[in-house]
Amino acid sequence: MPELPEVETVRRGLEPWLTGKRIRQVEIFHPRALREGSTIPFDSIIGARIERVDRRGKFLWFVLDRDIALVGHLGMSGQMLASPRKAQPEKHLRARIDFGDKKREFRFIDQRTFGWLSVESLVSNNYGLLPECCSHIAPDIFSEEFDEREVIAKVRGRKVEIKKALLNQEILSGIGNIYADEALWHAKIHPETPASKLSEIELKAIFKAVRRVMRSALKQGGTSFDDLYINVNGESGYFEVSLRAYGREDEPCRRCGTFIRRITFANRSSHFCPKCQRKKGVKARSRGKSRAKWGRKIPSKRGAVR
DNA sequence: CATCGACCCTGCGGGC
DNA sequence: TGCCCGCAGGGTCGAT
Repeated sequence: MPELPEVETVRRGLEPWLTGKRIRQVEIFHPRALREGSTIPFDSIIGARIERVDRRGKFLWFVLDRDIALVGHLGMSGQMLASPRKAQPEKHLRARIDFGDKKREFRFIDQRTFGWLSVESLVSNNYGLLPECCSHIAPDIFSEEFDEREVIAKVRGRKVEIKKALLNQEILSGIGNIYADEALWHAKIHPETPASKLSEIELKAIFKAVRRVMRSALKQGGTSFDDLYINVNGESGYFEVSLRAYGREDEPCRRCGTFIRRITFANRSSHFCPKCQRKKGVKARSRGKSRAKWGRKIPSKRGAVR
């Protein structure tokens, strides 16, 4: 559920609260709350001091005063809260960490259990140290490591649709279903356009749109549709009102009034304006109204198949 | 190596 | 009312 702006909102909430504090006690209430495959015992972080909170794409972690990190991923429904210690345990409370704050404790809540916490060893790259479980994740678009030329070349070398490439966290990270649809709407690119058919100019426009949409979402505390995404204080973000494509099926495009369409591919919904976002490489078919009379006598390839 | 589909979960709303 | 279906913001894995 949460994408880069939501995870960054959580990171910004956690960092000032927890930097300088020490981990006193940890409790895990659900087996899936710990990442499967992590080998370091969870309680080996007890006594560690938090130096800062880092993030790469949708992964975030506590940098500790030792050579391991406490990593978290929110999955589809995860929340990290600074809860009053005496507050009733939430229904989906999966883990609790005592950071030595007299009033508040860290709570990890996750309805669908796709999120997790994990203690990880560190690996180094040219820029610094990364927890092992996210060392395969590419830099996100706001990272110093992000090299736009390189990423553009990578995207153009793929033979998948542009939206799939944008969702691939090993090409660039942080983009999920909402911001992919939003950025493609702003850049006027059809989500199923083959990545290899896009020009450098178009890809630059897409990345510009990604930055714009994510910055704007971040300013508004992220996107919340319900109580599943909230910041560390339990408050919702307001970006939902700014959405132009995502979740707007059958509602008018804010640019041209055409109804937004929803299609599914790769088991996910894509929302786009069929007029503003034409598939590249497909012959223009409606420059003039008269063309409508001409076309469509011969079934399109797609029609012929079925 | 790149790509695809299945899978991991819980809960919600709509149609019947 | 209850049941079944499709749907939901993510990532990993094995097969091809």
